[in-house]
Amino acid sequence: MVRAERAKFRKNDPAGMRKRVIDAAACAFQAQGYGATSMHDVVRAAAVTGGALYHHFPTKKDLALAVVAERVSGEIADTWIAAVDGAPSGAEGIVGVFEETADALDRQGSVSGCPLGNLALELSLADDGLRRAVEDEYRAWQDAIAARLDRDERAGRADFVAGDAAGLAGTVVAMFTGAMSIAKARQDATALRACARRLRRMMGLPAGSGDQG
Amino acid sequence: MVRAERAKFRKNDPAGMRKRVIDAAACAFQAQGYGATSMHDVVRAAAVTGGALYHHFPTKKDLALAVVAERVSGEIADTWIAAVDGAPSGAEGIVGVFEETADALDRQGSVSGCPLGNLALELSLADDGLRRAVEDEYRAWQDAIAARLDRDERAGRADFVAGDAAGLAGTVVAMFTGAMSIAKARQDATALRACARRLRRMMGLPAGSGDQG
Amino acid sequence: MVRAERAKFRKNDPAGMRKRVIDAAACAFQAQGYGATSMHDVVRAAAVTGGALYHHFPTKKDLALAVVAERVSGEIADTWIAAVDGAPSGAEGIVGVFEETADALDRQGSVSGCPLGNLALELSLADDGLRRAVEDEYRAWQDAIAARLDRDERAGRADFVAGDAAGLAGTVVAMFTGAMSIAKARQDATALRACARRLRRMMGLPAGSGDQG
Amino acid sequence: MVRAERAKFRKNDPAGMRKRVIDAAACAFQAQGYGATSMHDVVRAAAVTGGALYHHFPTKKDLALAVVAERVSGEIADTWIAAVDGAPSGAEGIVGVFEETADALDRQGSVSGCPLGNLALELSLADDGLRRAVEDEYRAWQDAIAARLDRDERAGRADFVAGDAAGLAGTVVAMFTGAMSIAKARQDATALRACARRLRRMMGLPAGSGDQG
DNA sequence: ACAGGCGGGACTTCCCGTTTAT
DNA sequence: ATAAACGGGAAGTCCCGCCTGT
Repeated sequence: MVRAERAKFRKNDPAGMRKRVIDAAACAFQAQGYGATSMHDVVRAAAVTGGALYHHFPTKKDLALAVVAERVSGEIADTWIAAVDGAPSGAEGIVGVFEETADALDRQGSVSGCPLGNLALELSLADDGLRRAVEDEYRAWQDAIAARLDRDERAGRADFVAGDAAGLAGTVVAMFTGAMSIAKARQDATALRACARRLRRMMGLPAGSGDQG
Repeated sequence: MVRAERAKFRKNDPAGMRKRVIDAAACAFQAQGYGATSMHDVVRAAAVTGGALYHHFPTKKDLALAVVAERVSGEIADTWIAAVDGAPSGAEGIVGVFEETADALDRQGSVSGCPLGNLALELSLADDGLRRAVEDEYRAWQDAIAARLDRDERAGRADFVAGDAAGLAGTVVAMFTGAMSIAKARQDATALRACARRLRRMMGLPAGSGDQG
Repeated sequence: MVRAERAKFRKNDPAGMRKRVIDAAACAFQAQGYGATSMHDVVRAAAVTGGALYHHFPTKKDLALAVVAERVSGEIADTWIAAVDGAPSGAEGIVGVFEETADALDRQGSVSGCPLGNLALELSLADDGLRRAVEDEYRAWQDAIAARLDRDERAGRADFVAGDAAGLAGTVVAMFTGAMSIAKARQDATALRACARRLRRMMGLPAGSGDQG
Repeated sequence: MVRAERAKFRKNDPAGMRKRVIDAAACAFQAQGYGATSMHDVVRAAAVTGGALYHHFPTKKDLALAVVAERVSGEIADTWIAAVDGAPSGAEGIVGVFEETADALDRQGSVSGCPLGNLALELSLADDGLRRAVEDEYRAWQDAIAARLDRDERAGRADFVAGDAAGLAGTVVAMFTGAMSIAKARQDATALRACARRLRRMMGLPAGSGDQG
């Protein structure tokens, strides 16, 4: 039997295994979509066995929930919330993310879209629990932006908010989500740059380096 | 033989059959997504046989291409291009679509998203030919809006365009796509209304009826 | 409609069409096997339409019968019966076919087998009518060889026949069929050459040019 | 759910399951041919489920490879190699197999052909890996016969070999393969008996009991 | 904790035969 | 006679969830 030999290399490392699986799944969902990713794909990519995967995530839905809550959430925090909070102003932070994302897309050649946006459409249909998980991420994202804009406005540095920080934050999130979707379909970053240009104008920032006039 | 009896009532109506199939497929793609819709689902919904479906659309990809080119294209033309061209100004047309869409969503209770946006993310991954078809629709959509905005600007009635009709049109398309995605995830139309409010302000229109202050 | 234009190029040439179809079918059966060849393959290879094919050969079986009776039959006549009858002696004719076939296989690189043998195994299972058609070809093939051997023996030039011309002819046919099958599996002609060597010895012919000792 | 109830009686017996599948597949391939046997046929005949079959043999080709390597190989070993090695002389062993096979065919009425020969023609076309597997079986078969003939010749009891044990063995294999093919097409064993008669004469054995003069 | 055999089903593809329509 | 639409079905593949065994 080969089993006995293989069993020797078994490690009891639940946390590491869980992370490996979630990383592999997040990557596959991003690259191929949720529906097009099979559990077997995850098994291969994470180098785990079917039994082990089943132990941690009994169903595909459980895996998706973990990916949304543990990975996508973190990516939004790193990319958006940190950037917006760390920038001199909310406006500069917002425009900065658009422009840096556009630069990154140009550098890496291919566009695979916004992690949350990619899953949003597919998961919203699949199951109400998944839909709710996606909804929570959108809310947290929007709330973080709105909070910063509100602070800026109260400090007298963001008249353009006009008392509607939540609405402006929602608009920014919608623009980013949509622009990433278009960027993925067109495989270029022009939609993101167009949004950045209009946001600069809308929020009273000077024109960016790459923009004309 | 059962065949002979049923076959008696057969009529050759390729155009009608093609339309039935495309309608059923467009509806199913919208409701469940492309990947989650099986060919058998289409067979049932369109009340055709597998053989007939295969005759007209040998692969699922062929069917998706037809849906994008013949149905989604038309929906965008009806919803957006007609509205924007028919409105007193491009700005009013744009905001009008956002608001009317939001009203429609509130009325019907459930949100199934933007037909093009729903397919965009899934089809972009599936195949390059499909991605290109989606890209073409986005381009046509954006071009129609940009053309109207450009006309308005030349006529001196749209200073806010600031010489960047294409960029503004792209931003509008991104906002709509993203807002519909969020609306689907949250199952409400607040994202659309927020976008409408910000667009009114951005394009110098008076505040809408449903808005505060 | 495109139909009207295409209809112009229609030719009424039943005989030519029938031949084109049989040629294409024989070729496809030889290359891929009977079961693995679809009617659509024949349609494409013969450049006819489905309707036209159905008109001449209502079922696949009808097509197979025509291929066996009109094409395979002719190939055996050309290759074997003509060679055996035209040679100075039956023995030389028989060995000649083995050696020439082996040379031909070496020249063309790939071995696609004996036309009749290829079909024999598949068609014998498919249908009794087809089996009978194959049987008739085998009988005609064997009878032609037996007749020649019998003539040689009566003329005192073929003692090795020993009054069993039919049995020897059957053995020769079996050897050729089997050697071609092995040649196809091994993609080389050594089995044919081995048979030729043993037949030379068995029928009292001098060793061939390519043989040692 | 019905699943839970049925699953209770499950036993993990991979080896037994594998054997059941291979047996059923070998039988079906023999009776109907490789191409005409569907995976569903195997599922039914082996009384396994589609999932279990897929687990052990992901593709039909994998199943065919296993059948050739594990079953056909064994049948040849039992029928030929054991008989030839166990007989007083190689010549008697060879003729014995032909005659016993002919008797067996007469007894059972229908002829389904040589297991290897049946698969050889079909599998050689389907895939190069399969062709190679068939080739290996032919080689092993021929080598076993050649080894015995060579031993006999060295012992001075087989002058007819004339230093060409491999060639004679190849001829015997070709004769058997071809004779079985013809037997299948004609549904009688005369071709096998004819070969046996000629082999007796060729290898210096006395005429068999059923032969005239 | 982990390994993987297994159950049952449904996926897309595509075949072959036939009828309708020209 | 020819072309195309259509009917019904089954092909091979492979998925997801479970459950036994280490």
